[in-house]
Amino acid sequence: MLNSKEKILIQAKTLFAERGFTDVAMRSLAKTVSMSAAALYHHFPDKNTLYLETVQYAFADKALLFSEVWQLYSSAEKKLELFVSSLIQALISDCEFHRLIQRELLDGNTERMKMLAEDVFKEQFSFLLTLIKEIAPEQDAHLVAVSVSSLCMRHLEMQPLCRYLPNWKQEHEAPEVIAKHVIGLLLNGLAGKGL
Amino acid sequence: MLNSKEKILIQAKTLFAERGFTDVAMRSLAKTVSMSAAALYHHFPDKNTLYLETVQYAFADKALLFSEVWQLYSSAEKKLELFVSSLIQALISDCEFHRLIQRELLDGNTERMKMLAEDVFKEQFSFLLTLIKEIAPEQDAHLVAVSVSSLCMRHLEMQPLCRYLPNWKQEHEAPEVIAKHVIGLLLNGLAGKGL
DNA sequence: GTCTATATGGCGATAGAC
DNA sequence: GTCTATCGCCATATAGAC
Repeated sequence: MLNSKEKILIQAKTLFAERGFTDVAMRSLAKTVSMSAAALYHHFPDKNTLYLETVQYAFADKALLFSEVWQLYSSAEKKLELFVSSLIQALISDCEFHRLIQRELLDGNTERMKMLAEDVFKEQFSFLLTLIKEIAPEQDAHLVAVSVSSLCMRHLEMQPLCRYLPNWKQEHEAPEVIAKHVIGLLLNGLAGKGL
Repeated sequence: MLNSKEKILIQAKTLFAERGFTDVAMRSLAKTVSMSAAALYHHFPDKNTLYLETVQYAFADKALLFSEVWQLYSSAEKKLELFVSSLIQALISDCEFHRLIQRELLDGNTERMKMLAEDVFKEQFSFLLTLIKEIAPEQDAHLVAVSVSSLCMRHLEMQPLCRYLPNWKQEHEAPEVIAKHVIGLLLNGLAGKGL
């Protein structure tokens, strides 16, 4: 069974991801864990600290994601392909995590960017870099790595808008379709060497 | 000289872009235009309407951006290249506009997505589609168009984070460097056919 | 650890004078 | 069209009993 603090963090993750810091009232969070607002202050000194701990909690298990991708005995291209589809899948299956990242990027707080970079993304980003250097040694790997994540994340984030843009099809929202498109673009560009 | 309503919209754009809907108080907005909060209610019935009009005001002049790109007498590849660098430049020179888009995407309100798609993006998106169909007729143009904008926007949005990620260089924040990387990726992928 | 009650302050919005 | 004053509400946070 979960203790109170964990129960609070789980619900806080849901609420903060959905509505953002200011639009979550301590009262309403308290209600979702069947407590009074005052009780929350036994576990966290103030709302700001609660938010920070929630972000860290939400990101805690992400640092080791994709470890099986890096250990794969396969070509670099295959690994990149698996990374892309794994990332897309991870963002979909934990969309609260995805939304928290979006909010953090929008906020852009220097301290938290540093924390996020070093505690959450650094290691995986490094693996991605080595992969890219192997596939395309003449490219700037950092820029490419940013492009990879940008493509995966934004295709998902733009879905609510894309439905009202020309040439939209239902299938554009299928994870495999997005993954296939992204990997095709990365490996071949628009060159049309067949994807 | 500007009338009161325009003055309000200009400041509202700045504040809403920076802090978001909830974190802008009518009182503080009023202060930036040297009025009382009550006076704002002469021009707008409520805060929500003020926000909506602010978004529409901020997006009003964007529907015709890039018209010179589409009219360019040049190859489709050159046009795409110019579109990418123009988009990046536009996002940088009106970063309040950029932040408002980010906020709207995060919010994802259906009504406003529809409005944004039809009133702001639709036309330019269509031009981009025809361009892509010309360059790569065998690709799904919609997905490619989304990738183009995703790359331009997210490279800028991730800058505060990227500073703390491995292999970062100052030059990665230069608009021309980003534009060159994006266009190279689009036209050649990682194939390294020289960019 | 959790409760009820409350202090304190900021919020959106309105009333009514000028 | 703009002001001052204010209403009613909800926010974070605390006090003190159990």
